Amino acid sequence: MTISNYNLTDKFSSVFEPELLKEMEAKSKIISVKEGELIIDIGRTVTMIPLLLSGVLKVSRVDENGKELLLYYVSANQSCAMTFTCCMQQYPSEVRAVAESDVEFIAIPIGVMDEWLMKYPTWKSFVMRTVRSRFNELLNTIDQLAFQKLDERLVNYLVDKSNATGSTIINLSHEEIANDVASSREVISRLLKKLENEGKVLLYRNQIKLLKTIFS
Amino acid sequence: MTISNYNLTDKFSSVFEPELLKEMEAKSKIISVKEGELIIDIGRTVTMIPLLLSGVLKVSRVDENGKELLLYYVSANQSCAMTFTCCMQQYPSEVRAVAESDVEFIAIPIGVMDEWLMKYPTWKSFVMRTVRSRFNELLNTIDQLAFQKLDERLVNYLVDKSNATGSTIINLSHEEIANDVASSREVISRLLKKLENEGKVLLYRNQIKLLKTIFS
DNA sequence: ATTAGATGGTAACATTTGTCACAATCTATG
DNA sequence: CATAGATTGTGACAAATGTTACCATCTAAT
Repeated sequence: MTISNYNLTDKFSSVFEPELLKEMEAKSKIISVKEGELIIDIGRTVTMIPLLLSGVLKVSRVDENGKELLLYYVSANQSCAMTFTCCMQQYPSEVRAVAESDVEFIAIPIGVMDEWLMKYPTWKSFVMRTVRSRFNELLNTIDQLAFQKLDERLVNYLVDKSNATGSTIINLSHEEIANDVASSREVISRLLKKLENEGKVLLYRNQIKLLKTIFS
Repeated sequence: MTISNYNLTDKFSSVFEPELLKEMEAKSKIISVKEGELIIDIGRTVTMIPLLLSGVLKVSRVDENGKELLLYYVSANQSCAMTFTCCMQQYPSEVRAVAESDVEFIAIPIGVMDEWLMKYPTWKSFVMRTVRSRFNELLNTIDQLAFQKLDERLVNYLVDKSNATGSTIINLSHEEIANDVASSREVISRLLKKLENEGKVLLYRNQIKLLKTIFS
C-alpha cells in the first residue's frame, strides 16, 4: 500500500519467512522520528520492539548525575536486543535510545514476541543473532573501558563513527564526543590536538577529518 | 539414577515442565569439576550449555596481555547467557569461565537449544530471563567502569563477593582482587588500607573481614 | 630449623585524567 | 554590523591510578 509497506517486505524478504512478514505488516506500525528525538529512556516501560528501516539509533547508558556513555548504534535492518528481553516480562528499559539521524522503523508490539519465537524460526534466529551481536558490543565496550586508555578509546570511537557513517569526516563538537565517551571537553580537545600533531586527524569547527594513518 | 538425577528433577521442577525435564535427563550429562578448573576459554568453541546444580562459576573477560576483568558469577540454578547465543551458530566463546568452587552442572548439548526454544515455553522463558539478567550485569559492569572510581568499585566488588558467598569474610589475596578488577596489587593494597583506616574492613593475610559500615 | 616463595606495606615517582580559568575565534541572529 | 553564545585552545593545577623498588612478615616445603 504505501512505500513503507513495500519497504518492509522488500527489505526483509531474505531475513523473515513470508507468513511472518505478513503478520508483521498486519500487526506493526511504521513510525518516523526526526533526528534527535528520544525513542526510549532509562526507566520507561518498553512498549514496542523497534526494527529499523532507515537511519540510525544511538543507544547509551546514563548514570544518576546525567553523565552518559555511548553503547552502540542500531542501523537499518537491525533491532535492539534489550527490548527483546525487556518485553517478555514488561521490564523497564535499562538504556536510552535517541535518533541519531531521521529514522523510520517498524514498531512491533511486544505481545507478539513470545509467540513469534515459537512460531517463526526466522524470528528466533534473528532474535538470537541480535542478542549475540549486542552482547559482543557490550563486551567490546567493557574491554575499552577496562583495558584501554582514553586516547585509544577516542581513536576507536572516531573510527567506529567513520565506519557507521561511511565517511572520514566526523561532524561533531568536542563537547559531544566527550559526552559519548563519558569524559570532559577539555580532555578530548587535548587528545584531539595530540592526534592532529601526530598527523592522524585534521581539526575544524564542529568537524574532524580522519586521515589514513588513523586506520591501523 | 544417582543423586544427581534426583537433584535435577528436584531442583528444576518448579522451573521447567515435566517433558523438558525428562528430555533433559535423557540428553544431558552431569559433570563435576574441581575448584579452579577451566570450563571454557575465550576463542574455544562452545560445546554445551552448562546449567548449574551446585557451586559457582566465575565468568571473566581477558585482554590480549592476559589482563583480566571479572564479569559475573553463575550460581546454582543459573546458566550462562553467552553460551545460548554462541551455540546457535557454533560461535567461539567470548568469555572465560572458571570453577570458583567445586561445581556440579548439567551439560546440555548445544544441538537441542534451537528445538527446545520452540517446544518448551519454560525453556524459552528461562533463556530470555537469563539473557536479560546477564545484560543487566554487563551494564552494571559498564557503569562501574565508566562512572565510578576504583575505590567505589572495590567496595562494590567486596560487597558482591560477600553476597555471593553469604559471608562477610573474603578469602582472597590482594593480588587476586587486583586481577578481578583489572588493577594492580599495590593499588588495591593502598585502597584496602584506606578502607581499614575508615573502619570498613579488617585486613588479614589472604583474608578480609567486612564490617557493617561497608554496607551502605 | 631453614629457606624459598607468597603476601602485604609503603614511599617515591610517573602517567593519565579531570577541573578551573581565561582567552580567542567562529556563527547566528537581530 | 554588533553582539551573544557556542566552540576551541591551553596553561596550571589537582586527583586518581599505575609503576618501581624495597622491605617485612608469613607459610609451606625440605
